[in-house]
Amino acid sequence: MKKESNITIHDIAKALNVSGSTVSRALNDNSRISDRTKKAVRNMAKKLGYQPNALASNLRTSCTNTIGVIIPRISRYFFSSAITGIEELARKKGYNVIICQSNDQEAREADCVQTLFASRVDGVISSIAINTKNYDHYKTFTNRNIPLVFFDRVCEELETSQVVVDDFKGGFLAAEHLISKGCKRIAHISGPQHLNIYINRLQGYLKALRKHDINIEEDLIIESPLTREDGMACAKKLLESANPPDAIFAANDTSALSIIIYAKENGIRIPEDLAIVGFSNEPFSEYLNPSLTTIEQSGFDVGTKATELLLDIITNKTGNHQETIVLPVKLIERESSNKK
Amino acid sequence: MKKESNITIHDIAKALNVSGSTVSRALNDNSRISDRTKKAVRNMAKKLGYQPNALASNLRTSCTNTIGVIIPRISRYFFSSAITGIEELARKKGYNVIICQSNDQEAREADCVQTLFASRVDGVISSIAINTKNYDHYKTFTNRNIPLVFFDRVCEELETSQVVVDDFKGGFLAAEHLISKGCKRIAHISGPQHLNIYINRLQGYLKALRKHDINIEEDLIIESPLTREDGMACAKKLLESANPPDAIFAANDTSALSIIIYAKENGIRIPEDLAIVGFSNEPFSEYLNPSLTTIEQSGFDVGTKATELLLDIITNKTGNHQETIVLPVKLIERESSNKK
DNA sequence: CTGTTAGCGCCTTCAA
DNA sequence: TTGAAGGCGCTAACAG
Repeated sequence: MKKESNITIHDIAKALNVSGSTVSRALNDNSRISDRTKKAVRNMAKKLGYQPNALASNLRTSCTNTIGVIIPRISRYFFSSAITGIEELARKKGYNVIICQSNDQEAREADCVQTLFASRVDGVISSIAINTKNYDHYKTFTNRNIPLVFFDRVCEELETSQVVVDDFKGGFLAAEHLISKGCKRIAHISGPQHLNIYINRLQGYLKALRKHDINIEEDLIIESPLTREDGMACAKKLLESANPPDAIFAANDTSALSIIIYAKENGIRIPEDLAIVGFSNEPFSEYLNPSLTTIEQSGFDVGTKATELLLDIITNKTGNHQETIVLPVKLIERESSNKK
Repeated sequence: MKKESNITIHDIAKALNVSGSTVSRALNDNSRISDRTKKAVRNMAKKLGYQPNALASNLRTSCTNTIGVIIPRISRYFFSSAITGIEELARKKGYNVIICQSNDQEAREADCVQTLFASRVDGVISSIAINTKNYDHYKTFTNRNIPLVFFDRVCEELETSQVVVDDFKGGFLAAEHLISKGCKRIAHISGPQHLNIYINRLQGYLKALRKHDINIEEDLIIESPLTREDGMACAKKLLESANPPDAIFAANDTSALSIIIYAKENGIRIPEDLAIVGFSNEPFSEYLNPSLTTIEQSGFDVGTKATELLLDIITNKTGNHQETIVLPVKLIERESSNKK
C-alpha cells in the first residue's frame, strides 16, 4: 500500500525561492545558514506540514537511527523492564528500537542477529540465550564494526562493552542472610554454569559459606536448567530427601517458585520448615505467601545503562569500547519472610 | 558512525555481466526471469556476501515493511505476550515491529503516534491508554490511510478493525462462578467506564446477577482507576465494612491482588471469609495463596489475530476494514480456590 | 526474457 | 551564506 505523495524539502524550497540544499541545511541547523533563513524555512515547513523522510536520509547517510535489542523473552519482567529503560533513553536521543526475542534458543538468536543486521541497525544491545554456547553469529556485528553491548547475560569471549548486575554480591548476600537466620545446611539451586550470572551467584554463595566456616556439601548444590519442570524435580529432591536442608537459595524466580508450589501441593509447610531466598525480579514476589526474601536487580537501570554505553559508542564519544559496568543488587527481606 | 561500503546489486550484475535490473528481479523472484539466471544471481549473491539494502528499497517503494505497536506498558504480561504474538507473525511475513509504550497516558500516546508516523510504518496496532478520552491523534494515521487496528482496549469512534476479548462473557462467567459457590452478595471492583473492557465486564456481571435473581446492590459496585493504591482503598472499604460482601469479582489483577495483600496485612483470612475472582493474565496467578479463580485471556492470540488483520489490510487482501474479532475467554478454577 | 533509464528524498561536496 | 550537481541502492516503467 503506497502512501500518497508528501511534502519534500523541495516544496519548501520552491515556496521560499531558495535551493533544496539551503532547506536541508536549515532544517539540520547547519551553522552556515543565517538565522533569518532558518526561521523562514522552519515556519514554512510547519505551514506546509512537512514531515522529514527518514528513509531518504537514512539511505544517504547510511545510518538508521535505530538500535536493535536481542533478549531471551520479553515476557520476563526483568527483560521487559530493561526494554523500557532502553526505549526511554533511545527515544529521547532520537533512536528507534527494534526488539527481537531469542526464546532462549541459540538458533533463534542467530536469526535475530540476521534480522537486525538486515535492518541496518546502528548498534545492538543483547542478553544471550540460556543455551547459547557458540557466539560466532555475533561476529556479523563485530566484523563490521557495528557497536554491540551485552547486558546481564554476557559473552566474555567477544570483546565488547557490557552491563551486568553484581551477581556475586547477590549470591553472597542471599547466603549470608540465611546464615544470619541460623541456617547451617543451605542448598543452592544454581543455573547453567556457562552463564556468567549463575557462575557468579554460586561463587558468592560459596564465599559466604566459607566466610562463616560452614561446611560445603556438594549434594546441596544442584545445577539446574531452571525450567519449571526441573524446578519441581529439584524441589522434590530437596524437600523429600532423608536429610533435607534447612534453607534453599534459588538462583532464579522459577526455581524459587517451584519450591513453594511443590511444598504447597504436597502439604509441606514452608515457613516452619525452610528458609528460601530467591533471585527474583518479578513484581509478584511481594504477593507470595510465604514471601521470599529476594535479591532485587533493576532491569530498567540495566537497560538504561546499556543504552547509554551503546549510544556513546555509536556517536564515538568514548574511546574505550570494552567497558564493564556493574550495577548493585539489593536484598529485600519481606515482612512475612521465613524465620527459622 | 558509517558502515563501510557494501556489496550492491551492481557488483553482482558486473560479475555476471547482466544488468542491475536483472539482478534485482532475480533476487525478488520475478516471474520474467529465467531459472538459470535466477540461480546464477543467487549463487553470486551468496558468494559475494550480498546483503540487500532495505533502506534503498524502502525509499524506492515508499513502504518500510515495518509495523508500529502502541501499548500501555510492556511489563504487563498481557501486553508482552501480545507483543510476542505480533512479532512472531510479523517477522514471519517479513515485517519489522516498532514498539511504543504510552505508560497509560494520553499525551505519551500522542507522542507514540508521532514517532511511528515519522518512522513511516506501514500500519499500526494499538491498545489505548487508560486515560485517553480524545482520539484525534489517531487521525494522523486514518487521514493518510495508514491501516490501524485496535486490540483489547479499543476506540469505537474511529472506524477501524479491532480484536477484542469476550469481556462480557468473562464478567458473566466470573459472577456466575461465585454464585454457583453459594455467594449472594458479590462485590465488583470495576474499571474506568469509558473503556470497553470494563464496561463489558460489568455488564456481564450484572447479567449473571439478574439471571440468578440476585439483588443488585449499587454499593457493592465500585468504579476504580485500578491502581494499586486505589485497590487497597477498595479492599479496605469492602473488607472492613459493617456488612462485608461474601465474594469479590475484581476487574483486573491489580485490584484482585490488592484484596489479597490487604487481607494478609490485616490478618483477614480470605479463604474462609471471601471468594475472589480476578480478571487476570499474569503468570503468577497460580502461585497465589489463596489462589484466585481467574478469567484467562490470551495476549498472544490477540496479538496474532490483530497482526493477521493488519497485514491483510496492508496487503489489501480484504475489502472490509472495519472487522471486529472477538476472542474467547476461559474461567480457570484453581485447585486451592476458595470454597465458601 | 533482459537492458535502459529515471528517479525515490535527502545530504554533501564543490563552486560561487 | 547560498546554489548546483551528483549519488546513496534499489525498483519500475518502458523498450526491446
